[in-house]
Amino acid sequence: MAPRRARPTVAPEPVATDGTPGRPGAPAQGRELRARGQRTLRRLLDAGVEVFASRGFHAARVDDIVKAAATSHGTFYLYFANKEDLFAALVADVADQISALAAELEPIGPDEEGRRALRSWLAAFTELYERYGPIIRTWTEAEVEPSALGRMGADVLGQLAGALAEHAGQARRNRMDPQVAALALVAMVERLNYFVLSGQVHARRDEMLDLLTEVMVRVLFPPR
Amino acid sequence: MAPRRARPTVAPEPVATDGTPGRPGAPAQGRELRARGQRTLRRLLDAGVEVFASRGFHAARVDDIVKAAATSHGTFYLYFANKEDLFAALVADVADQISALAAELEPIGPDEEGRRALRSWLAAFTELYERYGPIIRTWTEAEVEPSALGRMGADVLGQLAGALAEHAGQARRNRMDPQVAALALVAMVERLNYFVLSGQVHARRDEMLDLLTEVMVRVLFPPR
Amino acid sequence: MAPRRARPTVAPEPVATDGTPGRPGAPAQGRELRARGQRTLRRLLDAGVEVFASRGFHAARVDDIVKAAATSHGTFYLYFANKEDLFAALVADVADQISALAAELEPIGPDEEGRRALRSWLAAFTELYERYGPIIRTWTEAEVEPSALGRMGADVLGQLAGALAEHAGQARRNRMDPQVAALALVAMVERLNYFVLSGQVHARRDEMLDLLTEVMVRVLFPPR
Amino acid sequence: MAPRRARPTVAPEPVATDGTPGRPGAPAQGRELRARGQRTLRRLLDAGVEVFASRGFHAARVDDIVKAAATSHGTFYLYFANKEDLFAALVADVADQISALAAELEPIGPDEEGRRALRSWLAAFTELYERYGPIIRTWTEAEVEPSALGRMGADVLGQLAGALAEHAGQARRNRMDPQVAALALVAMVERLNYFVLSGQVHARRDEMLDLLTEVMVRVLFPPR
DNA sequence: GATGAATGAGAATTCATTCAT
DNA sequence: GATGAATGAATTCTCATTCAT
Repeated sequence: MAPRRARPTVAPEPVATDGTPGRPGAPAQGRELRARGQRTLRRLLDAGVEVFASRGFHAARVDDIVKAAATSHGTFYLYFANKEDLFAALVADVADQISALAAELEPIGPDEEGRRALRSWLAAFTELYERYGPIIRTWTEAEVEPSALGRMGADVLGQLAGALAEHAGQARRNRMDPQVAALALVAMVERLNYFVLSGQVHARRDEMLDLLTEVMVRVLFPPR
Repeated sequence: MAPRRARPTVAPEPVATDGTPGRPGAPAQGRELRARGQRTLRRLLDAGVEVFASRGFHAARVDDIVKAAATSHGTFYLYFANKEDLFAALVADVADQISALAAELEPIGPDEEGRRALRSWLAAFTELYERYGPIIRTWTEAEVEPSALGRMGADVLGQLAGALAEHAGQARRNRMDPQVAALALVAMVERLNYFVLSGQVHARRDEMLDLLTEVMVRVLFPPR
Repeated sequence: MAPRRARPTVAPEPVATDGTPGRPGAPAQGRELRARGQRTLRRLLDAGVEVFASRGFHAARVDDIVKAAATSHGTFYLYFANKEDLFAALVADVADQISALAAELEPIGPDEEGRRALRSWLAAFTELYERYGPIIRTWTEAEVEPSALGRMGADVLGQLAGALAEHAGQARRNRMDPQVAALALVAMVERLNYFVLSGQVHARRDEMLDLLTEVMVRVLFPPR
Repeated sequence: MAPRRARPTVAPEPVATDGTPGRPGAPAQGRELRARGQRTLRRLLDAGVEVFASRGFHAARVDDIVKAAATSHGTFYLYFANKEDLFAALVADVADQISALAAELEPIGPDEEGRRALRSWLAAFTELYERYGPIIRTWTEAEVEPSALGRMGADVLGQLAGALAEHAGQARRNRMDPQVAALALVAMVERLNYFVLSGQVHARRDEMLDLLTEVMVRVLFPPR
């Protein structure tokens, strides 16, 4: 896997300097940030990930974010209309990265080669999840009533599932709807990552990757 | 099934009116509840499920719950010490039911019989999930920092996974840690139920059950 | 003049207990206030008049109102959605009273009788203005961009002018549009009341009434 | 007309660039302004009129003004100590022009000549009002507690009334205090201009002028 | 047993003003 | 001379919890 950009820090492109005329309520975000502004924006985005991660969306206070970013309330609202707006920015960011990940998946088969491709793809997902997991999970945060954001979450996982279904055609044999099967697998991957990351399950990262690879192979390419 | 603790339990049995001294902070709960009180308590519990379902724990307001239960704030605090207390009551309820579910699982194998047992167990889970899914999900609500409640969530799914691992000994072959593998499967089951229930995936319930059964069999009992 | 209700205090009817299903955002206002609630509501309305009077709409803080009503922030929002909502309630109240005033005007002519009727009508207006003047003025508060509220102000003064034009038919002689002339007079009455009330002009109330009567007679019934 | 104070004046004359030491708090204003500075100052003053007009003093944000003037916050404070300072500058400007207007009033009598003088004076007022009306009205902005600014408003209208009372001695007959009567008329003139300008009353400008002239003549010079 | 009303601490948001470049 | 960025005090608003009847 070859991430298109450095992952550890939020890439500026998708969030900050897109050409959009400045969505309503994100005052300073439409235009032309100088170096200082860029840095502040970055700090806020990073702080957002961090705080949403540790407290979840609802429990996160703007005050926490602002403190984590070592800036002031006023400044926060210079960049984002409100907490949700910041969250949306992060979501957009993750969505981009997940799309990229989906695009990176190569055709996989039951052979050693396919197994290797699959595992490294899962590793990429895990890496992404380490940074953005909380955001991804929060998407889904307990809302059956689908909000715009909530929907994105499913969409995005759906995208991954789509890529998977497409690249593993053989799963089609048997009575499983490949799309749904793929989604089940993606859901499993996401959850297991979560359990491992949060320490609720004790497993090393490579153990987890091996396991997931094995499970997916068994499901997608049953021996007969 | 035998509830492990004396607590008001929701469905399907009637609310328990034991004489327990009343845990601290749940004022009216220790008392003997007459018919009227019974009904009010039930209404509040049901309202809790409903509201936590649609808004999640943090976003749920006591006001919402009270409205849904067609009662007053004052009354709410007659039955529960606070919002979290209500949630805990529901959680305990679910935990009980899930324990029962775990206990119900029979030994399963790769044959037709095991497949049938597995499927009907999954059906039981789905049924339970239809009512309590939101509570289950809210456990997990976007927090890496593990809160007491959050932990319960994992515990309970862990219990299911434990039962599964135990009753499907054959999975032990190959390099998979059976406990982790079982957890991955349980996680998958939970998530897929969620996606289907929330309408984010379009699949009929029996389709879903077939698929999950198939996946689990493939994972637990790979042909060779 | 015979005011339909006691003026010095806000009449409960138009504001509080109308049959409207509870306009959005005025939580507790839709329904059935008990004695205590009634009193609190009344205190808030009175406080509103007082504070809007002394500081104007924009400069008035909810905090001021709440202090004047000797209650808490929380309580304020139990009765009104926000500051504007309270203001609107007062406006509706005044609008009612002004309509009543307009309806009370009797036919007036150039004779002693008409002069007396006119003067006592002006006295009624002054009395009303003493309580509600600030609200009336704030309506107009510097907004050329007509808001819903702003419009009401003109409407209401227009109503008075309409009544006046109608009851003083003779003004029609000469080139004056009676409606516009009447409005000019009403505007004058309002402003002079304001100047006198605010102490910017030193005149006794009866002097002012005499003067206004005289001016109106001269304008409406010029000797030939 | 002769400005009473050295202050940047808006229209119609060019901005004054006197060397006055600069009143406290208006940083850049004491300095000699070059062409660029001149233009910026003008833009800010114009923007002030515009924004105060549409939103009133309190609701006007420095941000609005700065945007309307197509400049930055920093620049604003280069020219004015604060929002009130800008307002005061505009007020001073209007005060000057109104003083001039007061001075321009010729002796008027009940004859055709006086009527013509009066009407053209009213026309001059209307013209002034078209530009500065909002400022004039904002003076009065809903406060009974007289602020420094609020007082100026009355002063200035009082000045007009004074001039009027002085130049129309005949009003003295009858029981009317000429000063108060004159103020009532001025108040009427101001308000009617407002209603017409804001479109709340539909009348052409010349109709309004005719009407006001007629009313004033009737009041000031009753036939007997 | 129930409820309407009140409370106040806590969180979000705004905006005049200052600062560094 | 100008400006983008930052600031924080002042406000509004929410909501869990308590109280009096």
